[in-house]
Order: sequence, then structure tokens, then C-alpha cells
Amino acid sequence: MAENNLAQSNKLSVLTMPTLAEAEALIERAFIQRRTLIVAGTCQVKYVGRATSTLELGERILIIKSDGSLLVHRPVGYEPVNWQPAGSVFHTQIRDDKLEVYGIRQKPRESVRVTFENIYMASSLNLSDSGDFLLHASEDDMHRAILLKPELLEEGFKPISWEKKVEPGFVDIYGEDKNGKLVIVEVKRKTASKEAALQLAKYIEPIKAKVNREVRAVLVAPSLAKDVQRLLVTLGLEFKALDPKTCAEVLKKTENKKLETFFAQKDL
Amino acid sequence: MAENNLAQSNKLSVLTMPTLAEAEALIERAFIQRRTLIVAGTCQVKYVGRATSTLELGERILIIKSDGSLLVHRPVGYEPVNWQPAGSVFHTQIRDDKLEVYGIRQKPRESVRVTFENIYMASSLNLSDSGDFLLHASEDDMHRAILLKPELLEEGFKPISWEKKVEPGFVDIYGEDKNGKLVIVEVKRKTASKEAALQLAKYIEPIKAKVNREVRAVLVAPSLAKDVQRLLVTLGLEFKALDPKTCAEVLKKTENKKLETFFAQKDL
DNA sequence: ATATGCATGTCGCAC
DNA sequence: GTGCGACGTGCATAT
Repeated sequence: MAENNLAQSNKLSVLTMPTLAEAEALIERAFIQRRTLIVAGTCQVKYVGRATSTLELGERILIIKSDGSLLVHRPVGYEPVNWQPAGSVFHTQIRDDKLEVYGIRQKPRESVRVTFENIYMASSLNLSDSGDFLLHASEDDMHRAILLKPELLEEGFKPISWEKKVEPGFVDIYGEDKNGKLVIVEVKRKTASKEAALQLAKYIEPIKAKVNREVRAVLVAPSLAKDVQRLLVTLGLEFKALDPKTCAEVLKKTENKKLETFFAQKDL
Repeated sequence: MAENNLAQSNKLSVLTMPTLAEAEALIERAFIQRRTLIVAGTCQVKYVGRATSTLELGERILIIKSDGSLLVHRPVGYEPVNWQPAGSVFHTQIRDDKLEVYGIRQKPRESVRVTFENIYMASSLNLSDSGDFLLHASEDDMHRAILLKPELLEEGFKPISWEKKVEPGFVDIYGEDKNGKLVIVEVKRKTASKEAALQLAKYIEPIKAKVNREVRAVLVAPSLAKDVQRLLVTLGLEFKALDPKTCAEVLKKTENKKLETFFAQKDL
């Protein structure tokens, strides 16, 4: 192995322009040592499983992580062209002067085979990462913000419960308005589509039947898609504009306490 | 720059255990030359846009492609922990002894900042990939198979059209059965859920109103989720079991000819 | 195990 | 540009 194409430490091994045999050794070692593998080169890819795909020869990046996930990236596009979720088992061999990397998983039974003709770079990395990841402004944040500060929905709203199963699905939030009417709320973090309106509408009748009283239905979203305003009127639904970022700000101020310390959920 | 940590060809440059300044030079060059960039090291990540996220210090892989897409991968998981779709613009600088890579895009306006404290490997690759990608056994394959071989749905079925807009959405396929009744078909490549049944149901009334004749509605899928059978009965819908792989096989036999050579779509 | 719904979903296509 | 639905969607969660 040429000296100038190998760099090694306990963190990583890197081969540049290796022979397939050299690369194979590194890849094999990466699998055994449970390291993260990065390979760049010309390859074909064949996938068989839930669907079937073929990818002709081209230059790509292969990443295999120690948890058994696989990614094949073309030089363009955010998404991998082929992949395998965590839990796959990998194997490599040289056949017909090509380096094959084969990954297979059960449930669903599917496999990916990456066949390299040339390898430009192969790297095995010993990575560790315990850093916390925090995401704000999800739909769940919107739920929590409304529950903690009900006037975000409307003055006098009193939440009763959330994420409760009510045939034919789940109601995001329900509560009572200042006049004691039951209010059911459907929350969307993006522009609400026709689907969202229909989803909300289909809960009204079953709930009316169950509680035998007047029911208001409010769609909460940052905005409405075209024609949804009209649909809302037709279906007898209301709309309240609310932005996920606004909700995230509210939660920051309330120190993001556990909802359960504020509410005991009640049934209808 | 140490000799043994640099490998270079017109295909790639690789630095192993570089200083931040060395890495910065390589990254800057990769942006200018529109190459694919791979960096591994310890970093923090901050995202602000549709949502907001923070990722504490840890060891990760950063990939930036020449189309302006960005991926940050932790050592576990199929999905990137942070990303940016194609179209972002990148910039790098050293600040407070850390190497920042900053990407921003408009529409929606959002940004990702990756701040490296150590870099284990930095690589700039000149990749080109024109290989064809073919996927089989998609829902579209199922449509085509049914249109080319209508008996997959039922004996005597005559397709009229497909993917036609009919308020409030699109009908996958419609045609006539052997008795001349209008048949509308909703196709799912996976187990059909309640949603699928409701989606199909909502087309029936508008279409009946339009054509003023009897209408059958058939849900085509490999299987049904729990309780969907009952829902179908309630809604007056039918079910036909069909697998995407089977459809892909049928297409292979018919040489996958363009549908338009077989059918001229007609309106209702 | 299966079903249901969110996602910084992304992507493609029709209007 | 916006709307709408598919995706090898993945993923968490509740049953």
C-alpha cells in the first residue's frame, strides 16, 4: 500500500485512490470495528425489496453507519438515490474485478447491492456523538402553547383534553368556549389544505352524537390554501390564524413546563 | 501543510487531520469549483427557518453538494439530523478559533450554521453522474398495468381515462365495467388505510352528480388495514387485491410501452 | 405487530 | 407561484 494514500489514527483511516483490494480491506475492517464508512467512486446500484430499482454506472458517495444504515448519494439532490434504514447487515467482496457492497435487512426483506468499478476515496471513521438535539416550532409545540395559553385560540377558551381518540380518529384539542359550548380544534403547522378541513369536519357529527350538545370546530393554522375558506363556510367550520414560531416563543416564556402539571385530562 | 495529509488529483483533494485554516482553504475552493464537499469532525449546528433547532457539540459528517444541498449526519440513523435542500448558498469563515460553514436559502428563508471545533477529514470531490435511475413497482406502475391489462381489475373492465381532475381532487383511473357502469378506481401501493377509503368515497357524489348514472368505486391495494373492510361496506365501496410487484411484472412483459400509444384519454 | 399521523418532510406535476 | 398527492417515504406513539 503506497504510503501517501494512507492516513490513520484511532479516529480515522483514509485511503485515496486505493486499489479495490485495499478498499475492500478497509471496508471489511470498518464493518468489524463498527465504524462509519464513507466511500466515493464509480458504481452501479441495485435495490430489491418493497420496490425494485436500478442505477447505472456513475460517480457517487456511499455512507454506511455502524447502526446498519446505508446511503448512496448522487452529486446532486438532497435525498439519497438509494438507502437502507438502520438494521441492515453488510458484507463486501471482490467479484469480476469489481468491489461489491451488499446490505440486507429483514422486515421488510430487502437488499441493496453497490458495485464499485473505481474507488477514489475510502474512509473509516470512529465517531461518537452524544450532543442533544432540540427542535422547536413543531405541531406539538402548537398544541402545548394553546393548552398553556388558551387565549391564543380565543378569549375565554378552557381546554379540557388533547390528542384524544374519538372515532374516526384523533382530535388535537378540545375544550369549552366562554359560553360553555364544546370546541374541537384541529392544528396544522403549515397552510391548511382541503384535507385538513375535511379531516376536522368528519369529527363533528360523531362528537355531536356522543355529547348531544352544540359543537364548534376550529381549524388552527398559519394560513389557508386556496378555496379552503369557502369550504370552511360550507362545512360550518371556523379558522384561527396561528404560527408555529409564535407558539414556540410562548413556550419559551412559560419555561416549557410539563403539560401534566397544568392539566388533568378529562374525558368528554 | 504536511505532505502526508494531502492527497490530490483532478478527481479529489483530501485532507486528514488538517488545521482549521487548511480545511477552510479546501472548503472555500470546493465552493468556488462547485465540487462535492465532505467534512468529518466535531461541530455544533444551528438551524433557523420553518422551525428552529440546535444540535450540541458532537462528531458528525457534513456533505455539501454543488447544487447547494447540505446534509449533516450523526453517526447513527438513516436521516440527516440537519439539512438544506438544493439551492442554498454557502460561505465559510474562521471565527473565535472555530470554522463556521453557513448556508442560507430564500423561499423559504432559512439558514444552517455548522461550527467545527476539530476536523478529522475534509474532502473535495469532482463527481459526475449521468447514470439512469429506474424505479419499478410504484403506484404509477400499478396505474399503467391496470390500463394495459384491465382484467387485473376485473373481467370486462374498459378504462376511459386516468389521473383526471374531478372536484374535489384527482381520480386515479376511471372506466366502464362489462355492464356499462361507470367505475372509479383508487390505487394504493401499500395496505389501504381509512384515509384511502374516505378519499375514494368523497369522489363518488360529485361524479354521480356530473354523469347522472350509477357509479361503482373500487379500492385497489395489496391489502386492507384493520376495520377498513367494514368502512368499505358502509361507504358502498369495493376492494380488489393487487400487488405493485405483480404490476411491475405485467409491465415488463408488455415492454413498458407508452400508454398514449394504447389510449386516447376521453373526458367523462 | 399494526395503525395512525407528523415532518424543517422532499419531490414532481398540473393549473 | 400554489395546490395536491406519492414516497422503497421514516419515525414515534398508541393500541
